[in-house]
Amino acid sequence: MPQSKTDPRVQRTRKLIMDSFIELSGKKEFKDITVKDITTEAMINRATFYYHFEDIYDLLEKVLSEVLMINLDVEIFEENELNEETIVSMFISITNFQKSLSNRCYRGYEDTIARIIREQLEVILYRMLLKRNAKEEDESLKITAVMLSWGIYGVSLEWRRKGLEVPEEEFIKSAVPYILSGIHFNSKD
Amino acid sequence: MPQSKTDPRVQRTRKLIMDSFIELSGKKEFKDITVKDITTEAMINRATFYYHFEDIYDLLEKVLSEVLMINLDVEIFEENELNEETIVSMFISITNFQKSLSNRCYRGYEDTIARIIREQLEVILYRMLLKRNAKEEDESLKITAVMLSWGIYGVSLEWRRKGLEVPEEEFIKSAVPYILSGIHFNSKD
DNA sequence: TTGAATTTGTCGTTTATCCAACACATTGTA
DNA sequence: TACAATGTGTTGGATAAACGACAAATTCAA
Repeated sequence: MPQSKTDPRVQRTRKLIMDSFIELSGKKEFKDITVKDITTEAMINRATFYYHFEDIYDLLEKVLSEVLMINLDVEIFEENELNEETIVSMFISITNFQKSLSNRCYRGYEDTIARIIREQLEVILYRMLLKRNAKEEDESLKITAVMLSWGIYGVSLEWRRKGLEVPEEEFIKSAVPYILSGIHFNSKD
Repeated sequence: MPQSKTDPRVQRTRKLIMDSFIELSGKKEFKDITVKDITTEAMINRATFYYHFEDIYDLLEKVLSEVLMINLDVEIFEENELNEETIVSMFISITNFQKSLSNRCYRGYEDTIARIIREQLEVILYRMLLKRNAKEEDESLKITAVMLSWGIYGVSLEWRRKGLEVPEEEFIKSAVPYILSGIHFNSKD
């Protein structure tokens, strides 16, 4: 799904902006980063920024989505079934993503980040569910995906709240049976 | 002399092209590198290449000039006098440059490279001579610069011909007295 | 609070880059 | 040789990016 007929100028500029933002995020808090900072670092015109992003919050969303996508994408949902192994690996990707963010400074934007993670999860889970039972009516699978995404995300929050002590793998595994039984109930096989 | 009001798009594109060319030069012989190769690597349109360079030979010249400039420029002629120390350091820059090129594959273009080196040398030497005796008539200094540039370049060739065995420093030092006496003869002080 | 300074979004114009297409030259192969 | 494939250099029209300017919003010190 390469959607790769986007204008190369657009690809370049988007990358410049996003990379600069990520770079700056390592040095400053998000609230102290201005659009000017980003465009200066990226060596592009400030007006061009607004050609690609609504505002700095829009950029934040897209950058985080993309980074999270990179953590999650290829290995997992492209070829694999939705089973204990993939759920565990998905969960670990999420906690890794959260750990990588905690080095950076997004204080006050935890809810934004939470929404991004959950939305991405929902998309991925829905696709995996679709592959599992293509005959199923869509609505039911969508709702299942919503529920699962909230559930898995919630577990990751709980894991953080416990102080990151229990190994991720162990933590999520205790929830897997319930998750899978729900899916199987919903499934044909 | 930053001439830095060039369009940022131009700066970016030139850098992309030049860097890609340098990258490719490390893998292929110059004669096997096509414009398409370069623009593909640089992710720019082929037509854009011709907006900046006449052809691939023009690119070769500009890349080599720039790389050589980086080797020579700042430390030497910006602040310093033309004396034994600066001549030695200039000579070493040149031999270093030639050594760095010998890793790459420009077989059949040695004359182009020679011309580039000598031309750059001439420019730099002329500037240094100008600083030394600002009152002198220009033409005489220009000719001196031409002669010196050929001379120094010739010594670097000779040094290569001897198999790169004698230390550069020692090699050029034996020529320095003659060079400086010529300059002093020409100079007021 | 006031007012200066900075930041934000937007707009119109100009310029650089993209793209597809072209004729022509060069290379490679049967 | 011939003929296909590949590379070169150029063109015209479409589009993204640069730039300067602007009003409005926000930040911050007095």
